[in-house]
Amino acid sequence: MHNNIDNDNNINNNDNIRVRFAPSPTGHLHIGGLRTALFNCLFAKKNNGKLILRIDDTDIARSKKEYEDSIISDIKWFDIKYDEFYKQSERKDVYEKYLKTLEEKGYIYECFCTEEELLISKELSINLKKPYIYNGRCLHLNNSEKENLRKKLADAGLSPSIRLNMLKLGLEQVEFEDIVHGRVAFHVKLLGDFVLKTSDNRFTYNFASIIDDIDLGISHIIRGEDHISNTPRQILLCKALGKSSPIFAHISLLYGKDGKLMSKRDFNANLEYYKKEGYLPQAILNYLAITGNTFVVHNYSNEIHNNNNTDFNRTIHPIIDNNNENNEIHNDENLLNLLNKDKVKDKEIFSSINEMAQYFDIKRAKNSGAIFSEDKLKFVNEKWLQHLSAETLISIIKEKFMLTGYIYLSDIDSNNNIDIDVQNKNANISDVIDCAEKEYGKEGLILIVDFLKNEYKTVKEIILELNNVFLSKEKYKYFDKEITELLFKNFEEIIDNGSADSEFDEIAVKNAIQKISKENKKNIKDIYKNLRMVLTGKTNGPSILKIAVLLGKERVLPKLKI
RNA sequence: GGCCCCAUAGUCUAGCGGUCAGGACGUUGCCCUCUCAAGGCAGUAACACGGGUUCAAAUCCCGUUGGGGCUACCA
Repeated sequence: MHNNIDNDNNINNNDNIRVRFAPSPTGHLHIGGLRTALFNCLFAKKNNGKLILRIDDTDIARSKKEYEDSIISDIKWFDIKYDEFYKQSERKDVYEKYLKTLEEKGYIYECFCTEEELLISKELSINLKKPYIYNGRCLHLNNSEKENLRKKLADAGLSPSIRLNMLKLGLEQVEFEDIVHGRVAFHVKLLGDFVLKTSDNRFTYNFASIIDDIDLGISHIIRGEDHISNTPRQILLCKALGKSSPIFAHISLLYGKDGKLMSKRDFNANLEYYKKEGYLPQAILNYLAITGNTFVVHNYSNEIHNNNNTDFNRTIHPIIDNNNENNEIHNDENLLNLLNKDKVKDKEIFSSINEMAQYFDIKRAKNSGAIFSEDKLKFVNEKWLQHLSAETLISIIKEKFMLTGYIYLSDIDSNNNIDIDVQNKNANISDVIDCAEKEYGKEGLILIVDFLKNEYKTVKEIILELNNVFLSKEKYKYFDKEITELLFKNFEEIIDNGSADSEFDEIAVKNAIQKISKENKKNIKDIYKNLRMVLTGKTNGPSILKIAVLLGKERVLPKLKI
């Protein structure tokens, strides 16, 4: 990766950091768009800047309010906060103003070409295997020709479109320093005079976008790599207006398993899918942040991270200049820095979005595309479930998932491998949570969720288990009548004993099982297996001892009674 | 076709001229265990190819191949 530019000064010393996320409401927010929003958000947080949300809705035909609302609600679902909000459809005056400036400077001209004419010349270029570039015909029209053509267009209810006169800028090449790609250059003559304002009086993306960026004081444009080829046009516009252009960072794109770009119609790209599967918003963001990107934590930094896992110890050998004997280290601090700087850690799992922002470095974004991996997402989600407290998890479920109204239970049938009779097949998440809270109380629910979150990888799995095991009144089949009867009898005894030291806890249940095994010459594994079968209807799952205790004697006994 | 971007294991990546090519996901085996996970341990697998430059190249340069993006009066 060659980030051969030094933007450090720009990034760190400029306290006017302003970035923007500018989706067009022509579809729902997809996973790639979310990643762009995230990178902007992290960059803003890291540099104490502002994040602006701008709805790029200049294309009236394709833009829909429905999509705009959906994008905004998704951004909120992910807790990405923005400081300012704009819609391009409400900023026509601004574009008009800048267009006028351009006109005064003589950088624009009217184009009377019709769509058909343009199409013909384009087809011609393709047939000749030459690049299509607008021929600039209308630049050389005289006044009477213009008036004739103007009338013709007016008859069709159109006005001339406005193009930027590239040659007038007198440049051969446009080049820019991209934070992630380094120097990128384009030939101006290959760009062609592009349209700023259409014949039906709309402003084009390439114009409106950069005008807004200038007008809103955007310092850094962080967007997808697919915009690289728009960049020279936008820079040219900046030059024509005599403004300096923002700093660009074109981040790599996300691809599906097939190597194809994650597109809006792709179900893999659809955020609904991940919500429905029960991935936490923070985990999705965490995953998105580490793919096609690396977080480096210097060893001497404070480790906020939770102690146990993620011991990514990686030692880079210090590069010591042996040739230079005089390369003295003058004080202890320098020595410490030299030694420590070479010890870095790749950090993957974060405990908060703010922590992610703390270590975020746009310069480390990779310049090549990445294939989306649901396996890794699941892994990240699992880690998040593990380190989130049960209370927090429950509140996230209530806040984020209950509203979605997903019905998981009806999925069971199609998932086949579980064949149990669930009480309420149409229950949705809020039904399950409400029901569980009623049944076990707040504290009881916390205990159960605390248990489940360490056993399962997604919210969906947790909800399913909560419903199928902890809420089901179903009496599941036993496979051994005798064992079942013994279990009933012995469990009943624990309870009836009534003394303080024989509560229905893990030890008591375990002892009871051991006793049954000893006294009745039963295989201990069979007893466990039978208990599991009776209580959950399944042959595998988390510790049945814990499940039994969490269920409580009053729910276990009826299930054991034949 | 043209322009631009990119190339380390199945996937995400570290690497900035001298490394046993490091880590993570996945996968395989073992341990743990009431089963499934989790966890612990171990294994698996990569510098696209060809030329240079250099004492020395994954790393720098050129070419080839491959992948991707853009190529609109869409954004």
